[in-house]
Amino acid sequence: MNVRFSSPPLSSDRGSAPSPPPGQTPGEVLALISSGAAVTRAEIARRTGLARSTVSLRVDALIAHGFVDEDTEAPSTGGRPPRRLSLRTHGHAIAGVDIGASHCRVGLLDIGGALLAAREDPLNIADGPEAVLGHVERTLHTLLETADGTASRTLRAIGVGVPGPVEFSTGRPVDPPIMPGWHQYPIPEFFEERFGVRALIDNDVNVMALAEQRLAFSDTLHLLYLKVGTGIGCGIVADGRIHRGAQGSAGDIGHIRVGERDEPCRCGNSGCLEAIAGGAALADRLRELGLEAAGSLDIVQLVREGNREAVRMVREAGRAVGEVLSGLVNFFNPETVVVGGALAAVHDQLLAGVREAVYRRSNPLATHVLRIEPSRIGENGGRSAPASWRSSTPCPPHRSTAPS
Amino acid sequence: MNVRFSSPPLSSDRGSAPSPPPGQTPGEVLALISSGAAVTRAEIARRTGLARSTVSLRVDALIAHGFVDEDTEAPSTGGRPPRRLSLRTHGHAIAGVDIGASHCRVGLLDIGGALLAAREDPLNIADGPEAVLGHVERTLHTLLETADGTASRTLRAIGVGVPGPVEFSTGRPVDPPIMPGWHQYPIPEFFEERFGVRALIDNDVNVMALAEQRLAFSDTLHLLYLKVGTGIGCGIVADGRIHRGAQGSAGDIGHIRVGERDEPCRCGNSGCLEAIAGGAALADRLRELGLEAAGSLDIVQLVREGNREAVRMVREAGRAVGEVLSGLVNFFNPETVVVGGALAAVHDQLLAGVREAVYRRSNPLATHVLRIEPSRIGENGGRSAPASWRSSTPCPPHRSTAPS
DNA sequence: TAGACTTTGCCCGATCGCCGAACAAAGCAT
DNA sequence: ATGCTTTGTTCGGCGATCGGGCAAAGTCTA
Repeated sequence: MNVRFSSPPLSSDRGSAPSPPPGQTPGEVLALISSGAAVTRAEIARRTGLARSTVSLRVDALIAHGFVDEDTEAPSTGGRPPRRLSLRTHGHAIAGVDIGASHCRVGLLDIGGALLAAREDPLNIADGPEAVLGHVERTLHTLLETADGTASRTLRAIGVGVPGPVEFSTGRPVDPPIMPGWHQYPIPEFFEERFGVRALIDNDVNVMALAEQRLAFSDTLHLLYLKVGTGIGCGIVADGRIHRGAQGSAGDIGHIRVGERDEPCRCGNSGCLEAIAGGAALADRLRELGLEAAGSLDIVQLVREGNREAVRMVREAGRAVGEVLSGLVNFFNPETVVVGGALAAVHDQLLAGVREAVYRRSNPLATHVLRIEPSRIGENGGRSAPASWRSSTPCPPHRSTAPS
Repeated sequence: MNVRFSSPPLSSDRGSAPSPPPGQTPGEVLALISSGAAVTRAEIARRTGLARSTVSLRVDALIAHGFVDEDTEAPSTGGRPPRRLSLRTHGHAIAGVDIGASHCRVGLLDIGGALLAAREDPLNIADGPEAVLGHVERTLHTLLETADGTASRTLRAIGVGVPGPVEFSTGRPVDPPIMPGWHQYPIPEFFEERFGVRALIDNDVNVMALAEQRLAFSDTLHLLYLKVGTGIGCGIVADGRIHRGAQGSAGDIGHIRVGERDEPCRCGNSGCLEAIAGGAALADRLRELGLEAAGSLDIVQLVREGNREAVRMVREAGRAVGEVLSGLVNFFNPETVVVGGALAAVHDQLLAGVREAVYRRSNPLATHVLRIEPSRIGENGGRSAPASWRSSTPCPPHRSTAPS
């Protein structure tokens, strides 16, 4: 074979991902402004690699559409002083809905993610979609009509988190174990028909994971959100995006086998993480000891009171969670693990056990820079979802020509 | 608050990922032609959603650059007969290098992925990068000079798989446990200086995983490649792309704890999967029973001979692997699990154990459509890497104006 | 205090990739 | 033979971007 070496197509951009190389996606500019990462046109140009002229064009469009305001001038850095840009928080509103097994939180946010108004009600998800969503609809209308704010606001989008697997592309729950009657219910259409805006539905842990990653741990590309409450679940952010897996059931770690104990589980197997460390299981065992504990919140209460049995139990639950997590850390190699859910309210005790198990068993290379931290966003995570979705699902700005 | 509902920005493209919506990336056209998914211009236009004129432009550029040939006419489907396009397999060559702990395979492929020439040599990776890569360089030169083929071929790229973690963006190994002396060694530069073409380096399981996903399981977006040999590792394909994790150590599942046995492991812990089900551990235990077994290949031999102890042991190893895998299936929810590595040569026995454990313990929703299958590509996977990298890292075609 | 320099932002022409319509080519149907 | 269908090409236009030039508005220096 007569071989020639090709002319050098060598270049050093061994890019990590097939993401658009310099120009990035539309919405990128808005994300930079809203996150405060770049607040002047020149700064945006430097960060994105776009030409200054292009940035001006895009920013003008954002201003024309009312998404961005041009503020006063910023201090000069040696030349002409830049004009500062900021997200126009008034004028628009976004609804965030967090539906849990037994509660329902509805929030109204501005497009910066700040909570304008919120309401929480007890609610049984087993009452079915019509009842639950009807309640959400009424609550949302109430919030829209009664919330403070002199400026008129336009509802732009609705984000909903539900406690079960969701086929994200259609927004329909698929065989959700604790949501009887919701299988394949068209939640997006429900809201889109009634409010005329896009509605996005997702699993609650996915929502929380994304919210933590976008709003609190934005330096992190690979993150796990562990929810330790009545049950145990996990949201996965891989390369900055939610990993849902083939059937959308990824992150269902509650029934991974752990340790030697053969605790029977409602799933039919035994030794499941949830049966050993879930809030329901812990409450069961505390009751066997003669203590009053109906659910996760009672456990938190007992731990806060310093009850030794409860503390020991939570700590041991942490170790069980940590043992499973140590495997997942080896497998997935995240940068950050965020622990949330009802039991994270006592994260001193819970995380001690988790860290102990993870650092004992995981690959040192993987744990070297690993952070295991309590949720920074807390209960508002579910409602904050839209603010994080915003940056992943770009708004439709600057497409049409002239707005007004 | 005076609320107006915004005008309907409703549209039904609730896209799953922020991938370029219809037009796809450059290189897409080439991928369609080379995979045989679309072999005429009109077909490409229909598949990609591009305008027919655009397709023509791109195809012309590919032809001009010599990547594609225009064949004879295809039978008419009722109108003007289409002209069939095919990948120009001659003229170009790609090198695939699979470096293992104790062997080294070098292959020469055409850009369609067909093996033109190959050579395998025993080799100790602990001899260090200069010795090993020097050998690869000589082998590759030999192959380039002596291989058959009347047409002259231009070497376009080199792909290398190594048995340890690699920081993919720089192509440097990072703290590889079984590759002493390789830490931070600049492998890409070694090849790029000597052959003048781009060289990509990756972990061997990543390479195998991507090769299986692209070449054998192209209907699958989420895939795990389990390598069961002397050690145990895992390559992760999430959403069609390799997941490397924060430090590039994702997939290191050999030291996940499994079962009740406290087998000590070389990592310092005990009960690790590798210490229970790895080829080295199995060989140790077979020797304790008085059998001759130095490594994985001997185990395969014994199983093939029908040795009951070896069969029992491999099957049990499969169960241990399956127990870990069941957790990973719950967590990651893959569509396909491919089992490769030396022990996969007896996959009848190994997979029986794996499937048994997975189907017993994993979430039925996740296992419902899960496939657990032996490697389809086998030992050539490492060398086939370049063919799969090709479609993920687009070639630089049709940029300049006129080639020749 | 007056220029020189720096930085920012805008304007304008050029380019690039793509689309859509019109058109030519080449077979099939009646 | 005539029309229909399918394929592929040509051509004009559009939208996004780039890059240069230039005005604006500061700071720095003599």
